[in-house]
Amino acid sequence: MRASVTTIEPNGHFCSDCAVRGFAVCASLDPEELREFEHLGRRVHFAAGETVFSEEDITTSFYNLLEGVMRLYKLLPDGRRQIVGFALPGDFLGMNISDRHNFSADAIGAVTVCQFAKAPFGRFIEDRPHLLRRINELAIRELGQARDHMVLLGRRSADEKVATFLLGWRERLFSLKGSSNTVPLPMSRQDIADYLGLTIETVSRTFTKLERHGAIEILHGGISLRDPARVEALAAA
Amino acid sequence: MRASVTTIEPNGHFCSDCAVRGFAVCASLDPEELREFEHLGRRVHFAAGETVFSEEDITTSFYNLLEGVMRLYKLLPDGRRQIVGFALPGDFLGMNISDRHNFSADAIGAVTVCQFAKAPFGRFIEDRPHLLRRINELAIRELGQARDHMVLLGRRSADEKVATFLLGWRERLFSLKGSSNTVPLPMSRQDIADYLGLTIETVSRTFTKLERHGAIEILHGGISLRDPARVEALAAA
DNA sequence: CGCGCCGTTGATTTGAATCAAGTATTGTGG
DNA sequence: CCACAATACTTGATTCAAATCAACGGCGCG
Repeated sequence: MRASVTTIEPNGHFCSDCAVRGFAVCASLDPEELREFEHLGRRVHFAAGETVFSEEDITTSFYNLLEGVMRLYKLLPDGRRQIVGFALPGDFLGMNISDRHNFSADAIGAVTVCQFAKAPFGRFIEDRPHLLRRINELAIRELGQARDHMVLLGRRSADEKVATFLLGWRERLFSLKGSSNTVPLPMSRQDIADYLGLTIETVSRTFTKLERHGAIEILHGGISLRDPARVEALAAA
Repeated sequence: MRASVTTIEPNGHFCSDCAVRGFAVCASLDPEELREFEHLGRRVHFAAGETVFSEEDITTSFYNLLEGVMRLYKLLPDGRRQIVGFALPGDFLGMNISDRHNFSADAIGAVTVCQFAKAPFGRFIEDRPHLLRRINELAIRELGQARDHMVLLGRRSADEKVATFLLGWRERLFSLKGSSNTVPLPMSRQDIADYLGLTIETVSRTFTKLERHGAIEILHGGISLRDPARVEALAAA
């Protein structure tokens, strides 16, 4: 779905109040820099299902996710899809070397991003090595996650994939919202399947199996971890 | 295999003569900086099969690969292995956020690296943003490759995996040694299997099948692309 | 020369995909 | 607010691609 009714707020917001101030790229900026930085970004809203940018697009902007969840994915010519990650608030999107995005990004549910035009953002970084270092840090962290995910895709069974996903997703939400055995899953079964390199049927069956074994409870829009130790045992393997 | 008979050369080498000078991290340094940089790195040799660093090791050094090929991999507790990449001359290894390497690295065949102690290297970067930018660039490039590989692992068939691997490997060698339809494969079938998320038998069968169809010829230590168009068609899917 | 590793090939099994319904949930227009 | 269409999810039957199990040939090395 292409962006249609996106809303661009007038600049009536302040970075200092921003929900992701503490852990996004901008965490590396001091209060003075932040005031300058404020003029670079614009808050933009996307509705559920809208595409924020596409794989083949020329990169004109970078994005700092403020609210909501996004799916990041690549498509093969015949339509097969691999989701390469889910983005959560604080994630920084759009860095690349080829001047083109190398994946597409859709809003899952309503999303708010802080959008930066590429050129001014580049200029702002130019003489602020600490911001560059922060960006580098985020890139290296992502690279580590990407490698972990390769292990999952290449060498784990369906059961292990699903168990690992549930625990990993809970862990990510934990650092945003605190610990809970109730794990919201805003993405569809198809999204989960395309993330784990499985089919929707296999994901569904695996969820059901986990529930039958008392490891989880399937809720609307999520799951509850009934027996975390059991799920961990499955994921470790 | 652990490093045993590694050789450390006395500092009788010059960065300006270095084979990877033009495209490694150090490409971003001017001649004066290079002279200072020279004192930071030491050339170290590893024999075939030796481990340069391991997943669980504390990071004490960064490595610039000068000669040879390395396999980078992660292991699951039960021994399943996923090769997350092959390193070629010019590749920069060891960057991480957790102070631990998040993968292991073995020499495939004889290898020469330029080894940098972490602390002095960090200090050297400190006031040289262009070097940091270069490192960032390499990290982002790798991230793109990692995402491509996720698509391969999660969504491609065995035939597509092998065909894509052969073309990709040829492409990488091309930028080092120029174009050729003869593609050396210094890694074992097991390595290829662990890179592609397949078994050794499936890799072997797929090679044989490609040969029977006249797409490739299997040589000792490599293959020859007889019908590149056909291999490309398989890889595209 | 013979042992061991690497790669190939064949037979069989199996985990996940595919094919095929059916049920629940959400959204829409009357 | 309800009827109905569309979408999301589940479940079952069957197929199939790749894994596993098994054996053998070739090459390299002590």
